[in-house]
Amino acid sequence: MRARRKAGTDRIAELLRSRGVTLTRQRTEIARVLFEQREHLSADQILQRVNKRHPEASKATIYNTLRLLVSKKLLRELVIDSAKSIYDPNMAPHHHLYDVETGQLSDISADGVQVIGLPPLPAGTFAEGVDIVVRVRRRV
Amino acid sequence: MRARRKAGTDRIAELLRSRGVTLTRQRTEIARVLFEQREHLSADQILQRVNKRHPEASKATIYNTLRLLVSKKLLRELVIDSAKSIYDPNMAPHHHLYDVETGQLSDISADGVQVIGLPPLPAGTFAEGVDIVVRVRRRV
DNA sequence: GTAGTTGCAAAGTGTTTGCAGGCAG
DNA sequence: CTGCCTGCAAACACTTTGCAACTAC
Repeated sequence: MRARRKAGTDRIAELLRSRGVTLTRQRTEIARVLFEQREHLSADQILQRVNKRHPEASKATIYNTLRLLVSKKLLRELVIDSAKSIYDPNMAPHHHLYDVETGQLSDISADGVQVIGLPPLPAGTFAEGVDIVVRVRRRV
Repeated sequence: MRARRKAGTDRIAELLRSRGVTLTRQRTEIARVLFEQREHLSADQILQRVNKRHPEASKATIYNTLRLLVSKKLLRELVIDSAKSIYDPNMAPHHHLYDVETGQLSDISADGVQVIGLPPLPAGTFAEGVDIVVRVRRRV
């Protein structure tokens, strides 16, 4: 078991260490859940997955760790549904496709995507980013 | 007082009635707060303003009414900050400029704004809308 | 050894709901 | 008169926090 997971764990451990994140068993598990499948997950889904076999981390630790990883620019927090935040392990510039019926969220690569016609920004400000969400619905 | 407000109130009353919203004092007040200044307001800000002079509406009524007006397409609910929803009385197609430091939100007209390079949508779906949020920060 | 991390439970937000009484049409 | 609306308080869902015990380094 230890050996089976070693390669992936090392990659993740190194990622965390490289951003100055103190390694703990809990943080490694949380990061593994996010970075191995690179899905969009809510805090609750992360909690479920981390504790799938054995209890590994508490709710408080999940939230603390997510906040930490966001501040270390290892995750993005997406605010799309008013009920809960979604955490996105994809830090490459990209946009989102949001199915308003199912809540399903998928990435749109930012390659080749361009927004034209935006007015100039207010003086003294700069754009930290441009988020595009395409809301889709099944055709009726 | 009644006369002073008549013109504006009538316009708002008519707007509500035209969408099949049963008129009540509370709903008229809430709509006035939103449609007279056309600001982006949170539920709590709306509650404060509606009850500025006298108690006019309860928290439950604020939320019930906002939900109703959104369903009648008189308002848009914006989910930008994870803490709370913002209600936008501007139903014309438009985008937003979000100051991540102050939370200040302003409109960007959709006139002339175009997104190019988006991949085709999944089969059987259609875009209900494209939301663009430009996150800005004061230059350091 | 010590600073930083974890878990628990409690507290804190924003939002929704059940129900009795009230009001619009 | 009747069905819809309102207010209250309780319930809810998500997130944060205080603090004692624990662990990484």
